[in-house]
Amino acid sequence: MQYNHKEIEANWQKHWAEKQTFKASNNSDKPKYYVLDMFPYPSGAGLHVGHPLGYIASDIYARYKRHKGFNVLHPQGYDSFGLPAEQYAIQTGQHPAKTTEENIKTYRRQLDRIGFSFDWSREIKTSDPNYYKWTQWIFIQIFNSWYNKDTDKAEDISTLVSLFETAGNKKVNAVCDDEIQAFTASAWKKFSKKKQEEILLKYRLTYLSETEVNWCPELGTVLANDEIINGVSERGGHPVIRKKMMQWSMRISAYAQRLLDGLQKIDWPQPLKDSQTNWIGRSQGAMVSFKVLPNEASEETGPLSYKKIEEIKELRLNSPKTTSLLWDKLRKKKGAIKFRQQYILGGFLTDFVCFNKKTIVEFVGKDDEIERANYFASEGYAVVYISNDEILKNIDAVLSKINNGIQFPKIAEIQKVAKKKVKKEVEKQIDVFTTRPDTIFGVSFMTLAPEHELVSQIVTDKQKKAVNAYITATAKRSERDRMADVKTISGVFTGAYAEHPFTGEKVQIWIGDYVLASYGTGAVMAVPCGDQRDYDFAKHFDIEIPNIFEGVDISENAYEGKEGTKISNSDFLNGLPYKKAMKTIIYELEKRKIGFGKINYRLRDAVFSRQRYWGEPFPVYYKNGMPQMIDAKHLPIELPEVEKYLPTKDGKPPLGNAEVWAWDTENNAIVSNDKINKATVFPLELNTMPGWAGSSWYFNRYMDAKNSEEFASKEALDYWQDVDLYIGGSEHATGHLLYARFWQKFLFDKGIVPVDEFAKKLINQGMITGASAFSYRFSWMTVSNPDKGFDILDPKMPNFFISKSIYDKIQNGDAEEIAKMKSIYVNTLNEIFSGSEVDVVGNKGITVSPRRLNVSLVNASDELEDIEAFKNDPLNKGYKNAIFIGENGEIIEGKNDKYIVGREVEKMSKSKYNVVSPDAICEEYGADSLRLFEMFLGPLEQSKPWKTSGISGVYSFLKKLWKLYHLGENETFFVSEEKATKEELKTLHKTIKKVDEDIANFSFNTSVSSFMIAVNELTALKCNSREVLEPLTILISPYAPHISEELWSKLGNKESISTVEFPEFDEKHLVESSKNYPISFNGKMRFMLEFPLDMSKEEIEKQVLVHEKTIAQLDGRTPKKVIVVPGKIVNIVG
RNA sequence: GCUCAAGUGGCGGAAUUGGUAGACGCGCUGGAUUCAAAAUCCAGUUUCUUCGGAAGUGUGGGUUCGAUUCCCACCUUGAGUACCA
Repeated sequence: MQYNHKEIEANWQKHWAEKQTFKASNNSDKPKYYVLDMFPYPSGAGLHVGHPLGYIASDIYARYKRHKGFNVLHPQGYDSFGLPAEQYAIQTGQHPAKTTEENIKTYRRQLDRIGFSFDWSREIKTSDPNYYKWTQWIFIQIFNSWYNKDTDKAEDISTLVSLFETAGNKKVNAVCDDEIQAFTASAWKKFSKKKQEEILLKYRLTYLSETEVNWCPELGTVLANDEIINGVSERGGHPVIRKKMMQWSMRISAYAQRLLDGLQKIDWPQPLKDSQTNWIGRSQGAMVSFKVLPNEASEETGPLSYKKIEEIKELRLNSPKTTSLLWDKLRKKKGAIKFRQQYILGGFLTDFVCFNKKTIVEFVGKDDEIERANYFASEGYAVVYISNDEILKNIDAVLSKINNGIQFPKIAEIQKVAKKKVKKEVEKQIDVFTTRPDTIFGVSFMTLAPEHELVSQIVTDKQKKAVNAYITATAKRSERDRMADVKTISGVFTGAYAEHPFTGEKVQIWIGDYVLASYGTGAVMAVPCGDQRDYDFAKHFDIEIPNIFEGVDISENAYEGKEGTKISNSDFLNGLPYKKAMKTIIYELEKRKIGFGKINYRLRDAVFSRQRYWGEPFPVYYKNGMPQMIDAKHLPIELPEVEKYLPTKDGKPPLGNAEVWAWDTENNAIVSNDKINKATVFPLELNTMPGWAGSSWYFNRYMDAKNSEEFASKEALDYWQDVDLYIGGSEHATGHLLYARFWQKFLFDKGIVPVDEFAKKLINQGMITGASAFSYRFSWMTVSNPDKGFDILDPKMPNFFISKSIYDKIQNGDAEEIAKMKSIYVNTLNEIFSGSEVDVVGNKGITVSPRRLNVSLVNASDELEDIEAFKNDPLNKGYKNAIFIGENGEIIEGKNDKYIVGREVEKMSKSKYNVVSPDAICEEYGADSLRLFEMFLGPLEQSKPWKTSGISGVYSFLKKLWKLYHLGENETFFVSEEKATKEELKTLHKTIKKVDEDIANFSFNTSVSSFMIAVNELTALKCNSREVLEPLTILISPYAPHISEELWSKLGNKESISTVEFPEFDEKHLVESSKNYPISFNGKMRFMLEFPLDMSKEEIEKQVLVHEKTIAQLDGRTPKKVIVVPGKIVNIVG
């Protein structure tokens, strides 16, 4: 029987499925091994040959580990929430669940054909409510936790509450919102429940906050930083703008240091670790405070920040009738009782204020009334409250009420104001973060971000106009614009000065947009001699550049080096090298209480809300505007049905379209929105979770995938622990792989999982690219006798395609070739139109345009063999009359010449007509060929182009392998029971050794070639012995499981090959008695000589030197030196 | 700009602690078989060559008896990141 891949593969795939051959047990005496692939998003396009590369590698590894006696967990599932299904739903109205289900079916069918040893009984889908129930559950756990810096882990929120109750928040060392005010235990107890909830929310590991987010208007959603590439969305390339929105965030920043430290103990690729390290962006340095020197600028006359200006403009336009009525009266007051309308005081927008009399007039009923009142009182203002009704009733009564308020300010408050004012002037300070506090004596100016809150308070009257103009201009520029021109230096002097904390010198304070508000404190101490940007800024604005480096020339550029020089002109730091200077300065800063050593991270908290339909709903409802968790026992909160998947008219997320989307706390059920007026019914969260939610913990779920009571049982988690080998793409470096590590650490802190890193080893498989094929259309603008009726659109009008080498010649300006093509062109046209009295003459230049064609039309030699197939391809509809000119410059008719296409390596994509589907390969060559070929292409981690033609090599290898076990014309199965020869065993054991080593190094490509070598050698030896062929079958089975199972059963074995023991390597078969030594001269090998392996160095040297070839090579010279490395090489230096 | 990875025949690639550069496969050339094609098998295939040999792993240096491998500088390509103080 001949090798029939179709029959064999179908049979064994069926057998494995029926017998559940690869089902893993959660308890076993064998050691465990967990091999995981990054689960796919089931897209509508199905798999192309690039997708299974990693799966094949992990499958080989999993099968190998089973042979080696491990209990292997090798699961697969789908990351099935995502944007494409939702966009398809928007276009067609098709429910994303349905599309997703169909796509999964296609994926499953394609995967099954490749013969993977997945344990499908553990299949998961992130969009399955039985799965996302636990994603929601984890969210609740995160919500109910805070990060305690003292214990350096996440703890239950109840431990925080008890700390508050005993000592307030002064001693709490938490990672939390920066702007939390201190309170005492008794204050805590007096706070309203709502106030307590508000405070706790600022400590929780997931929290709601008004965040500036990346908003993509085209997609109608927020995007994470890693979903944006070069300022546009990763998906679709739409513009992204910054926008403020109320969003859930994950406090990943709490884990910055542990995420960094954890990299040390996991075996992941260095480039991936590097990009996580960069993403976390740890920088070590110090915080330093600079006092702002008092100037004539006061808060009252200072400029407003640009944000406030915008707010005021809007308010003035929208001011209600009553406000304008009152303002008409108040504005007439002059002199000491002059009022201003809508002025900012300490972050509060007042309705009316009179500065001279320290009086504020406010409408009652503002949300933040108490805080406002407290602040105004503390600043010494009297507040007169008025209401709309009063004004409408009797505006004069209101005016007299105001007058009364003005006339009787409380004396105590005036005193308080005076005191406060003095203190405030002194207190103003600018905090900066710097990684080079050792260069502090080189500070010649400071720069604040234009958005910095101090700007408005310190700017001098003289500079106010310029500063305001700069702030407004910066605010207008988008992130993209700012990114685009990095080179332009811009900034404005504020007129204010700070005091150098050591020298006491005056330091200019500037603003400039090269300083980012979002990093550090939004302010820098500029050291132009040590930082290139500061240097450029100083040069541009002609600011002094003091040099504090010993013997370094800074006339052209800043010196950014650390080691190799000493600090000078720096008081107590003089003569110190970098490291010592750093230590000294931080010590001094801390001693003088003007700064302290600090570590800063670039890593920002991760926004967790998406304005999408197709994602996990939050288990959250809102009571009095505060988020409440739904009790875990009521999970899952399933996605509601909606009519439209678009955002609502008033801009709410798609879930805003759901009619049944409210939570009844009485019955603990989702109810219709119209019941919301009932006291126990509350609105549910409208956002959904981002794509990375479901993928941040799925590896744990596989351990106990069907558990309906728990996330996964403790026994299963303790047994499987973590992933031993994880294979997937490097594009997830700063997304999935960082978030998953974060969640794992959180789950570890809470005692839910036993380890804090989920994957011991990770490998990034490279991308398989496509080899696009090009034809080259040649044309020459032709005009001729239009009056004779020649028509360029004539259906007979042909299109010319020239072969690759002709194209290359023409591109290189080969005049002869161009002339030749022109004449063929004209002659052919004249011939075609000969009956119609057309006389074709070309004019103007020729054009040659490359045009992609379907790669399936091209054969192994890059030849377009079947021209009819080309013409029939729907892609080439317009080229029915195509004429092909071959390599020799002849018009192709039959076999006289051949048309060679051009090739270019590109990403595999439908639009490039270079996609190859695994189905077609399985059909023609079989899954075993596909598996071998994908591995044979090259190193797993490298990206490499796919060319289907190469597959014939592995296909004929499989046929040769098959023939080893069969005899004669009819290929009858026959294996001899005789002892194997020495050579046969040598080949076998050489291969065992190689394959063991290769798998250990994930060098699958070299294993495939060693199989080929083995089969070639055994064929040459006419080997037919069971003693060799049986182990050989096992050796190959991880790579080509179908053919191996078939041969294995033919060898008379009843059980599946997948569980039998891997052949043991035995050194004795490789022992040699002699070695063919390469004899080299000055390192260049010239000829070989054979000597016994036990021959001494001296004897070898003697024999080599007397050999005639050596004498000839030396040509009379005496060798200076002879190096003999026994068992390796002889080198003669002449 | 910075960080990282990689440069070897016509192509994919091999050479695991420095020791025979080009394994294995594709493609190509010639041959056998065939009426013919496919399939299969055999031989050859880095370049130059006066057929003795010689040169050769991005470029230029260095270390070494010996370098694709180690070190330095540069060039090219790819990936990530981007005013991070």
